[in-house]
Amino acid sequence: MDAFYASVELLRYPQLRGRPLVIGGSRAATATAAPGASLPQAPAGLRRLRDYAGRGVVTTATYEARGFGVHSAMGLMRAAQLCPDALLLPADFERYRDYSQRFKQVIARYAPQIEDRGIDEVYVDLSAAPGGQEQGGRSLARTIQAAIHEATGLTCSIGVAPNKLIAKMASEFHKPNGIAVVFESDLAAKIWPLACRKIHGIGPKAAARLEQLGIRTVGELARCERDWLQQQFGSRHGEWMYEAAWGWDDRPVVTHSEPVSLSRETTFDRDLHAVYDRSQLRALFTTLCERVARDLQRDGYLARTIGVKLRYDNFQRVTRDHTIAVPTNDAAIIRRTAAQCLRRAPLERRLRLLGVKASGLVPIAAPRPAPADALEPAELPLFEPLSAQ
DNA sequence: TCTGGGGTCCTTTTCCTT
DNA sequence: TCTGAAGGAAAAGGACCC
Repeated sequence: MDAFYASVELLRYPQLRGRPLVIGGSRAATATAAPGASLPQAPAGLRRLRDYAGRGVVTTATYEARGFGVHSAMGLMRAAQLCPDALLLPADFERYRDYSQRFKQVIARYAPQIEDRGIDEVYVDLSAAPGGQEQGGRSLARTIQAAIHEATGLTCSIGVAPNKLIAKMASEFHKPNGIAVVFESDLAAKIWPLACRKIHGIGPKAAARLEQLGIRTVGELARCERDWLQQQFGSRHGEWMYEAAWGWDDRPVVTHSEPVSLSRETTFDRDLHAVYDRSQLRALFTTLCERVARDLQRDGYLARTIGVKLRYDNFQRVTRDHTIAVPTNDAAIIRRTAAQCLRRAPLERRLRLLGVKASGLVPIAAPRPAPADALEPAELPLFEPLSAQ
């Protein structure tokens, strides 16, 4: 199978190129125009990072801002220290979602087998796409890239390779707006010199552990004995690392998947205490439960398991789950069950985050149209109390 | 100076039943 | 009635990703 990985540069603002720009999380959305900012084409509501006070993290940053050490997931207050003159642009996820849809629709015109990987990324099975084999996939990649730009104005980086693992890595080679084709025979030259962290699935923890063991590059990882890696990282993880280093990956492009869980969580503006801020917490908790219920109803699922997540002021996290006999999407039942979970969690410390989660999702069967004679209006119980169901 | 929100998957621990 | 082993399900936590 030849795979193709496309990631669109959703969060780029050509009119701001050359300026340090930080795009912040939802909490940055109260921006006001910065005094002295000379940005005739800039979106309204821009201000300097130094004028920002509050919680939130950097969603993304331009290369100019990165030059100051600012990067994704960094706290905005920390970013403000490093680069106080950077402009802060509130994130607009509604708009990104709209562009995301358009980007995926364009690809679907050329390749029917698409795996959704979030708001700005997809995998495509090239073997199922007409013309996908020409020039090792480069020609189709070029066509799709141009079509995306025409339809959305966005640039897009594409990696083409024998499998998803390598395609993902290849897509990073010529960012932004690049195309990279990697063949199996390119492994040693193009993949092995990369840092292990570039493998999708090796995060900060695994990378640090590898570094401790003196393994920095994918090539060094490939030279390790499989058994030894399994001893160090466990049989499954070690095996996977070994295979990844050799560019082995037989995962198919998955075009459809059911959600496993659905959750809502919120970080408070200030840390709250279960006793002293009881009424505020209670209201937030109810809202979260109602939002989970609404999400379940909107997406057509019932949940078998309800859980809560707490993050304390010291950033420690705990979760508590409870599985119920009858799956539900009812806000009151979700709240009651989540409250039960909450009672089992330590509540002495102040809280910075509260979340409610529904898992063990069961799709609601599509209602079958009832036969005409079953719809005798006179026999339908009107105003049946909901609790009687 | 602290570190969002929404997910997935995996491992380990705990609990229940036989 | 108690004890221990075994196995499965549920719960809890960790790592990772976008």
